[in-house]
Amino acid sequence: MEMDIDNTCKTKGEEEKAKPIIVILVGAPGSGKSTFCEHVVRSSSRPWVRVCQDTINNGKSGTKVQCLMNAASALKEGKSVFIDRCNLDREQRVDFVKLGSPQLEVHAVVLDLAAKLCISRSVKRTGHEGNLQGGKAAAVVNRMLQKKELPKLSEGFSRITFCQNESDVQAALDTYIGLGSLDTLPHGYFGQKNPNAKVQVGIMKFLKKVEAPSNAGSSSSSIQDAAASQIIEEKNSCCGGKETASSLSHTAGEEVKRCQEPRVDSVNLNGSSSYGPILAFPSISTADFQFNNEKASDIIVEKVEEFMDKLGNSRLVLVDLTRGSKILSLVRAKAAQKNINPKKFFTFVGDITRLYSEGGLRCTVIANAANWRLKPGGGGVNAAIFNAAGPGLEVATKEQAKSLVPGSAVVVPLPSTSPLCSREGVTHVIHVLGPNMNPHRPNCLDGDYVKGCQILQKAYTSLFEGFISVAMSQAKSFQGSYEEIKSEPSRSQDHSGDDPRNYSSTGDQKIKRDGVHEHDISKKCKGSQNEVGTSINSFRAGKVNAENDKLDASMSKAWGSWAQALYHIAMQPERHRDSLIEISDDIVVLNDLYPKAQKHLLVLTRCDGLDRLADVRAEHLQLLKKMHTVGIKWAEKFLDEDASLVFRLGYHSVPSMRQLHLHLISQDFNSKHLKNKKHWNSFTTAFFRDSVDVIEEISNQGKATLKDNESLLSMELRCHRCRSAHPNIPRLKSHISNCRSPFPTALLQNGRLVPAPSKTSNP
DNA sequence: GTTCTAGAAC
DNA sequence: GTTCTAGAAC
Repeated sequence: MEMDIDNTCKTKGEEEKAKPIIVILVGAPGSGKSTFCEHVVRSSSRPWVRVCQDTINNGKSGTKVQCLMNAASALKEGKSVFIDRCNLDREQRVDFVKLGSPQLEVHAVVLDLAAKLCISRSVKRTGHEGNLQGGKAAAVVNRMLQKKELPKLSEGFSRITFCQNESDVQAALDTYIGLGSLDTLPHGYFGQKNPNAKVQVGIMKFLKKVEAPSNAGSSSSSIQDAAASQIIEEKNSCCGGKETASSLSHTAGEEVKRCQEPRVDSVNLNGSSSYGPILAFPSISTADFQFNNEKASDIIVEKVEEFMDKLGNSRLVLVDLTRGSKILSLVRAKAAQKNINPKKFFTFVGDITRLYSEGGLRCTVIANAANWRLKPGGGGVNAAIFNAAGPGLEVATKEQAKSLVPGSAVVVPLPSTSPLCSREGVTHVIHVLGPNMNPHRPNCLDGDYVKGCQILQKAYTSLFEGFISVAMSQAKSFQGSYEEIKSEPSRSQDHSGDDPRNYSSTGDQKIKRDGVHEHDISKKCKGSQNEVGTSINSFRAGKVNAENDKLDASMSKAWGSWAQALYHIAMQPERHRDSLIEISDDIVVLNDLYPKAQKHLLVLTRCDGLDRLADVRAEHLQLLKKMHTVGIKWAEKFLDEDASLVFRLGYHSVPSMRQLHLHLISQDFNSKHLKNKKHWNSFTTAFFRDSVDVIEEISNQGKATLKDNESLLSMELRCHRCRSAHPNIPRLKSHISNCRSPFPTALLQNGRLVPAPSKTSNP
């Protein structure tokens, strides 16, 4: 059997069969219905008939019955029809909707323009057939709009386009003008949310998340683009048309309020973040001092766990310059095992001296893996931090301590003139000296890991205690700053001396204290209490916190115990032999435990530390290609057994399960395990990254594009073939079980979809 | 990722 | 009353 997945390959029965459309225009007098029809009738290649009640009686106004009869006969001739009358309430529309049939689509185009505009047009017009002129016009338009009932899909429409401004109208015009005899348009609501929230809860939720309102109007118009851009249209029109909507009706007014909520939400989102200062620290002793990674990672996680409760709203981030760093992946895995709160402790790949400017991560305190002399130079982190901080750091360090013993740390306030402060927002550097296992460096422990571990534990304790002492003062200031943001977004400039934001004026003031922190002398951590006011420029703006929260979600996610299953399989496939259908050196293949379609496999990499798409870089290109090839091989095997299947291969932008895995999923989505919106949207929206696209992005840009998970996963439910919207999962499932529309054009390109090979004419 | 369930939607 | 969703717990 040959699959019908291409517009150009219709089966015999469907061939060349035009499907007429009846478009019911909805709009007050003066809204531009007649103009709309005239434009389309004049310019479209499809045969259109305009049925206008105002002129149907030999140029004079007629009756609804006459309109119905004229429309029916035009449709019978295979022509498409515009119903040009106000059709403002359901009762007025119902008989026209009844003209529809399986061979006939019923659309509505709602010209929901500002009442003022309709009235002024009606008043001005002289030649309009409706003869609604002069002063009466305002009263009539107003009265009609009182009764307005926006059309719903449930009335029997397959497509409803809302136009709330001129650019919406133009877009709708372009769409219908460009609609050839054999073309069809995607189903669903376009240009505005469903006027009755009961029908599509998903859309309302989705629209609530829309960010800045835009008055640009919808620009999408081409038929090809229509499906892909409908979400954009909905976003734009929801908020873009608010003025006209509110002036038109009560219902519309209510929707406008909802559209404005996202602004409030975004403020809350920023403000509600209760996180304070962040300490970025490198792994101590594991580089130049050659401390064992396994042991070091145990100690890091153990110490982080110990300090979790003492951190308050502060956070810790372990930083390493290299992706795929052994220490990072060990720490990540161990922290996840211990269920350490990933919002409070996470790992980050980047240059510790450029965390904000290059990584978008604001860390007010950074740790330095120092040498015992507290001197610049050497290599690694120490050299990098002294270089980046400029000479001020050396001076400031000298004021605090002359040297360090292994296991201790010293807190150094960074002069505001330091580029690390001005560019990165760093207020303090904490030098830490760990144990040395390198015979070419001073104080080598000569393999004595008992002592080494003790010293490393001390070093982290000293570091974290030092940080907490700084954080306490910063958090205080941050709290003030946060309150301010919450209560008064447009802050005044007049602030007193203890305002945390006056960093440059107070930041240089030295706080005399014994800055050396040692494990068993925690009382020495009190000194920086005086430092209120030295930090904070990094916590002024809620935006920064929002950015960090975003980072948390995408970069530092710790995997719950339930999310480790694939990782365990990848690491020890022999233990899971029963559930695997293919094992090789670098890949295993298994059936998804909860398949979301008739066929649903996972192609899993065995590479340790490659947890998700965000971790994938150019060096993984060959692996990705191999995974793709293996996926294709299985698809072909299944297609051999059942040629009616169609497959898609891809990755979830943000997976729930750890260990990079490629989904191979048949597009029937016929599965009892497909139960909710997240399931559906994770395979049918841009959240699903096609394997071919990922491979292309990695080879061109070295990394994959991830699509925003939250809004995509909570999007309204749309058929993956015809893009029609459905109110809930059962209704969607019932639709997709019957929908045979061709897949969207984008999916048909570049091998994103894998159908059975089409039969050739060869015997 | 799933399961469970309160409560919203119908 | 039943159906369905969404959030918490695991």
